[in-house]
Amino acid sequence: MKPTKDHLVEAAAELLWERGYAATSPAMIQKRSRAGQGSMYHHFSGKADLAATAIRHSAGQLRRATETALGGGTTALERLGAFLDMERTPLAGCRVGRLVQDPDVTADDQLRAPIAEFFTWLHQRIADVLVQGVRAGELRADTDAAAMASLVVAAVEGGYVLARAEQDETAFRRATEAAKSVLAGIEV
Amino acid sequence: MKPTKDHLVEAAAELLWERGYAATSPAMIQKRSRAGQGSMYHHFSGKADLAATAIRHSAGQLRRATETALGGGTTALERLGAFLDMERTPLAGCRVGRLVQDPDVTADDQLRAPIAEFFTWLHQRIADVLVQGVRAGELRADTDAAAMASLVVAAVEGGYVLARAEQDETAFRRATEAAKSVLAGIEV
DNA sequence: GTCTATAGAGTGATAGAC
DNA sequence: GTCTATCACTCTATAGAC
Repeated sequence: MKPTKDHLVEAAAELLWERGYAATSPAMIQKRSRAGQGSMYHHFSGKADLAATAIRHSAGQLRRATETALGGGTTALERLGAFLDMERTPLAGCRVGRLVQDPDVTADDQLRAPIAEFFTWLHQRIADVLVQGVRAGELRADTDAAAMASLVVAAVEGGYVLARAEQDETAFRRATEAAKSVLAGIEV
Repeated sequence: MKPTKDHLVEAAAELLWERGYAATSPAMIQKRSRAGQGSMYHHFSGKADLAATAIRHSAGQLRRATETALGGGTTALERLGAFLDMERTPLAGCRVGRLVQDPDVTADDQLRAPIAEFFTWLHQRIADVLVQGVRAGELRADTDAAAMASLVVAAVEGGYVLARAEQDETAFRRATEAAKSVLAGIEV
């Protein structure tokens, strides 16, 4: 049996993913986690504190899943393909990326820092794989790793936006498939 | 002197851009537009009605600006470059794309439809420019216009997400510059 | 560690005067 | 067409009993 604190964090993470920060109330989190008001304010100083913990929780989950995808395969292209093909739910949006639109999140360093860290890490990690691919002679020597890494991450995050706008997963897949084609084009 | 109704729509559009739908209250819109509660409920049936009008207003503005960018230039590459280099405020996010994360927006067809229409139009319009480029012999004949259009739009929308996450415009520019490089790579 | 009661502010909307 | 008053409800948080 998990501690109430964990239930609160998981319920908060789910609701932040679904509704964002401003539109998620402590009462909703309590209801979903079956925790009372007293429990929540015992474990956390308030909404922002619980949300900060939930964001770090979500970012950590996504980072570990990403690391697994990028850590498999033998070639750089296989690893990046695995990242682009990670199991995702495009219509739900990105559990981390979706939070950056919320002005209450970007205004609070406690909430924004773990998100910024995640994307800085992700960009660097993908650029690293590209550099390794160049060194291994798999990718063209004139590959701009930083630029290509930006495009790959933007394809995923932008793909989420398009999928939600059209309410169609296909829009997400088109963007990630296009990114894969472009990557295939820099193969030696 | 503009009618109060227009002030309400413009204030609502600004606030939707800054805060999203759920986190924007009628009171905020009234305050910014200097319109009273009575005025708002005289011109609109409620928050959703005003927001729907404001979303159509923003989508129309962005569509016209995009049409101008895509309509200039002589080659397909110049037009797409102009689109990627349109005057934007990356840290503010996309006035249309940012709304799709809001579950209250995606749940209400009145609110989601103009957003979906905008992105469907944008994707088609960019794919058209690519097809024209192929026909004119400027771009490679094996260009997948639909895939490339998805990547271009995703680069912009994803670029916004990255810029807001890192609170740095550079993240946006890296994504759009990368998209331009990829486009340059399909030139004949 | 969890409960209920309560607080002051804000929510979205309606009523009726002017 | 705009104003103020009011409504029932929800928001985030605190207090104090158990």
